[in-house]
Amino acid sequence: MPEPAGTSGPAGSQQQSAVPAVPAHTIEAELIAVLVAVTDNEPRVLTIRNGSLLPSGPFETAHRSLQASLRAWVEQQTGHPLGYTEQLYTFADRDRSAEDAARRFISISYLALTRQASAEGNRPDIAWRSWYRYFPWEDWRDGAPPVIARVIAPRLRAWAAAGADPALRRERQQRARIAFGLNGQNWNEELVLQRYELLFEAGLAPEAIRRGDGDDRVLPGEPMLHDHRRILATGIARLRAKIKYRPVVFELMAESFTLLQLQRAVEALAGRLLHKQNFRRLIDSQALVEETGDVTTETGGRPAKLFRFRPQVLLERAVAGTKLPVTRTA
Amino acid sequence: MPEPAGTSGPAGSQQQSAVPAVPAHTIEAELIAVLVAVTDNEPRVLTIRNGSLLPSGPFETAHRSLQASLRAWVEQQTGHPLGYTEQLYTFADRDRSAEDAARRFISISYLALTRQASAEGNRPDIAWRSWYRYFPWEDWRDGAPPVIARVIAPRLRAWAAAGADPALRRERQQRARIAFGLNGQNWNEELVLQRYELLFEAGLAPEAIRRGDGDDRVLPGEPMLHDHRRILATGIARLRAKIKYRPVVFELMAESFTLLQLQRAVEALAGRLLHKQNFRRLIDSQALVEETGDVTTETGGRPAKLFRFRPQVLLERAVAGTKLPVTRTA
DNA sequence: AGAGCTTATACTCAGGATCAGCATAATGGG
DNA sequence: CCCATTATGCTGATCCTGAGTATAAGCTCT
Repeated sequence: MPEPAGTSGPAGSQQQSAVPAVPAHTIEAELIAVLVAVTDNEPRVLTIRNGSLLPSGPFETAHRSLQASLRAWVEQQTGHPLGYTEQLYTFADRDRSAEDAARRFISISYLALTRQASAEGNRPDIAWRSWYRYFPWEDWRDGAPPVIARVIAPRLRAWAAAGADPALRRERQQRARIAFGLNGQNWNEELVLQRYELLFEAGLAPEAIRRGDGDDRVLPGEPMLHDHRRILATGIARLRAKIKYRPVVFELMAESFTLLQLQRAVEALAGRLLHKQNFRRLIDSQALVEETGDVTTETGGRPAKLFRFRPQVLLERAVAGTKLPVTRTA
Repeated sequence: MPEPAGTSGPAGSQQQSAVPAVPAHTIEAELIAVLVAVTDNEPRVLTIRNGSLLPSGPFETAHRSLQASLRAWVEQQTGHPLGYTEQLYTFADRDRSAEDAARRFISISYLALTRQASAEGNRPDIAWRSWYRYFPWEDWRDGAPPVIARVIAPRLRAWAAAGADPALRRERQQRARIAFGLNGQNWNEELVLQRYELLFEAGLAPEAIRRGDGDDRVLPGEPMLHDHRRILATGIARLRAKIKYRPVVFELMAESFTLLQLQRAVEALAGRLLHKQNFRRLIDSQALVEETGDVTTETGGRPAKLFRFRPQVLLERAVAGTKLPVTRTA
């Protein structure tokens, strides 16, 4: 391992200027967007290249910030105004396939939410796809996906049993049990990334199979190029966690909506069904929405009241779940 | 603002190869570490250059990943083994001071936890400092810090009143009220970054005052160079949020500890006092620790049992706070 | 028009978690 | 041996959550 040049560097020169004279290596930076919308009760993600890649673009030094660069680029590429955006993760070990070792990429990934999900006509290779196409085992809205019991569970068990020593075998079993809710363990919808990485590690993801491995016992679920499916998993996990403590669902809703539509959107994201009455109680106990006064009859049965998001809540409180037993009296 | 060159790039060339021919600009990347330890019931952060900078180093392309690069660099610099690490944020709008506009930095910041906090002798400019030196208003362990009522609140009120229009004035008031718990609003210890950015925006942070502004009505609380104080605030906020749902405190504890020592560590991080009995109930209801069998008399009164962390919990469950009203029956 | 479907919305009740204080145990020091 | 100090156990009130029942109000079909 080469000595990192200059880190213990010339203290004298560093003392001079305010900016440390970091002899940084030059690299290339790209931005990758996980752009999410919900249409027809399906969580969708914007893809390019026939669904095999997430949209990505160069980091423009002309822009003031990364966010600005991302925003400009996505809007210009897709015609979509970007709503809420949030940084996901910065990867540098991007291209594990060893080719291109000399060129060094840094990939800065973002999660972005938007209201519209109509495919733009000018780029035929741009498409909104349900994210469950890539992760079919993540959709529990119709009960446990059969692929888990039929394919995933037995293969993970085999993988665990193939561990070199008892400790490793037990550890693999545990991880599989927790990630996929095996053996009566509860399903935890937030563990999207852990599940994907477990499948990857167990060699069940096509991305993990190198040329020459030759067995095609891969799972249902479309792969993506590079590590874009991993980035997508990161975005889904983040969003599933976030909807629980920040009112971000509304970024995905139309201006006005019924409570059931709101519930269906959350269910689409979380991949599981919610208890209707308790969901409503939760929503109005937090005073997140207000009635518009209108009703819609398009929902089928009794007309449903229409609601809109109260943007004031963003100012009224900073919803953060305190779980520490703080002393109130002191 | 100049048109971002290349964003509308040659769609044709992109169509050809699997890897988008990203016309990426070459930039320099550095890693910045918020390295945290708790000693003497004080949360401490590793600083260099007389406390004015967080440790930072170049991203080494020789390393496999960012984490590996960070780890190698910090350990080599400080002699500390890095415990738990987690990526914080990637900044590109780092040097707002407009100098050096041609050189472009990307700063990837990390939060890292470690057990030891003894200053290493070989680098005299390296020091562990209580983070409350930089954010005195964040320490509520002895009640509300006087600086809030005496200095911060009136100045923020003045800043709010100076807004151009009524809407802006009300918005500023709201933000100040929430961030600092004014007007009977509860204190929320997680809003570290919002508070710092509010003070920054209101011109109360020395970092925000440009040469020539000339007024020195700055707050107590040491500044740092560049935006390192902002990065530190990000790290503190992340850690304060994390201790509530992941057992990361133990990364900061000695091998064995008493329950009160554990509580004091959490209190140091959270900046507020906890209810002793409820804290204990919380800890053992989660089965996070187990008795070592020993006791210590060094704590003063009745000897306290010593505990150790049960690392199995990391495997047993993936503690994630479900807050959605899911249907259990379906 | 009314039966029967669908969806919307109100109310209730039990169990569990949390808040907060009180009581008791076991040390060391004057 | 009393007292200060810390550790630890216990209890009652309150709030939150899970889950079910009941009722309202539209539609379509006969």
